[in-house]
Amino acid sequence: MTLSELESLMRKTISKNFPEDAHLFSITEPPSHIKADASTNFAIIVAKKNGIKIADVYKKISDNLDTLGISTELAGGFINIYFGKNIYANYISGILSSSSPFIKNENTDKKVIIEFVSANPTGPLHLASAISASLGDSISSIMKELGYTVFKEYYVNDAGNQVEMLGRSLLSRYTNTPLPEDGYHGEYLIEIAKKLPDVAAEWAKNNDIKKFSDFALKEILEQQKKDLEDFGLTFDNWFFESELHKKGISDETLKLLEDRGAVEYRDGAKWLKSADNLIDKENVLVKSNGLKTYFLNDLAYHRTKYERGFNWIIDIWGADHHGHISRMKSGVKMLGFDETKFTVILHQLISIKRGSEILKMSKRSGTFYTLREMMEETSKDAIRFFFTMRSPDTHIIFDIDLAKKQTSENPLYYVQYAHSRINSVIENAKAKGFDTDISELSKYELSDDDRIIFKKLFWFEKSLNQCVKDLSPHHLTTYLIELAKEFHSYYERNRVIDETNPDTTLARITILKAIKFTIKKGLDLLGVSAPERM
RNA sequence: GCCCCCAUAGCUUAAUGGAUAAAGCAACUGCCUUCUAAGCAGUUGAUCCAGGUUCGAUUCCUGGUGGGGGUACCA
Repeated sequence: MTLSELESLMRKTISKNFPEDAHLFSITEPPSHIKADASTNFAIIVAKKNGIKIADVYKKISDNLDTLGISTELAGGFINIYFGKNIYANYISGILSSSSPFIKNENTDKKVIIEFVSANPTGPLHLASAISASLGDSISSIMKELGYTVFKEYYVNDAGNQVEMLGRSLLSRYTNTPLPEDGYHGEYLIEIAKKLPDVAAEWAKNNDIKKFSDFALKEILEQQKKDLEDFGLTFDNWFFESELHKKGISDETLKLLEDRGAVEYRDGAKWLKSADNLIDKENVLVKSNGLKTYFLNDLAYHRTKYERGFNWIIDIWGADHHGHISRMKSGVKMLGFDETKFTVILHQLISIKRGSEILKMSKRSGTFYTLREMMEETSKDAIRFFFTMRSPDTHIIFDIDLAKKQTSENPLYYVQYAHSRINSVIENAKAKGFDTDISELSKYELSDDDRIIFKKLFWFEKSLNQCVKDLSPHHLTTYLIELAKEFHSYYERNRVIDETNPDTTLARITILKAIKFTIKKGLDLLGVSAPERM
């Protein structure tokens, strides 16, 4: 029985005496100085609400939970809850025998599309893409773990001026002539120019920019895909902006808005009227020169997300795009969709720290740092762990020197070390003839140390729920560091292998297997490897 | 001007409105003849200011102060 299942069971039991208020019941993890397995503020809330005594509420709950073999005590209004050993034993055997113990039925009809990274296809992926990739992939994995249907999508802006400029820049590199003003200066185009086929001479002669654009796009996208793959991330779909135009979706969307009376004509341009309360100004859909804006195309793209049947639409954007949120929501609403089903996760911008120097990342100042360079200098694991350690609201400072250090100073290795240390103990036990496939706790008396570990394991699911609630994986990362700490501490005090006491040995191996399962599961969800040996 | 994010220990951060605010780094003190010392045990150390809501506020609200970002017929 998982935590959420137990919580539901307790709620159901309590509803016998509190039919009106049972929905207010929830359990929380007690602070570390409280020995209880769980606690609830139910008595405080219900007593206050109904003008009755806390002690009276407690009495009834206590009787209810007693029938489940759960004991309670009243502590200053809070109710501390103590589980019987069977609850933990049941949980442990559950997670060790199921590949997906945390799937919840009520989540399976949630069809989520999450769009992230979506970098311009005009150059290599860099730092901002790395954080987007880390956040998006981990959130997706966690949602899937809880039973959501999740579709990961990358939007490719392969249309517009920038693509033409990319083609012009490549042509310049090919013919070794000065780059156009506002051209792409990166050295990657020199490399791509070297790969151009012989026929490119023909293209150059005819000034066929499109050929160069197409070639550059193909090369860059391939590289981006490869970078992401090495970062442990694959998308379910790459959606090309050019498809919107080919299929007339942008035009159709404009027409739809006009039909709905949402478009205003002024100064030769077409403007989107603002939906009430969502935005205080109007935005251009079609410029006076007849070209569609990025906004219109993006709106058309988001329309497809609704029409493809997703009922939760999540985008991950950098904080520098926050101004775009209100007009997108407004536009979506003007199209007749439910804008509350559209959520944007904003992540703050990043600085990198090398030595004691903090470099602000920006294209303008030329402090580029590509995902590829970053992976070569540190590692996929280090980057993904770092970027999922903090809330997206935090202005992250990525300390390269710290990320590179393979020591205890880096919490990544602290967690991985716990995993491989457990593996080592299990291997040793196996070598000494213990059957490590057996999971057996029945002949074992739980000590205080054991209960601390069990408690931590049991609350794993809550941290996953919190990640989805806040749309941030950092709760999971924090949890893993805490669990690793509990394990290392437990390990020092509790010898596992004891050939004179096989019952204890097998029980402790079972406990270690449960810890290992949880760390592995958590690291998997973060896209970080869990080494068997270090 | 308007909009968004942030402010917690010397530093980087954590804390579904809950109990004695939690980690890592840095500093200091101990622990390897037993399962991995990439480890453990311990010491020092913090909620920007002023109000408000609440049984209870680091958390919510208002107003300050300080930092970052945004505010295109760019994408």
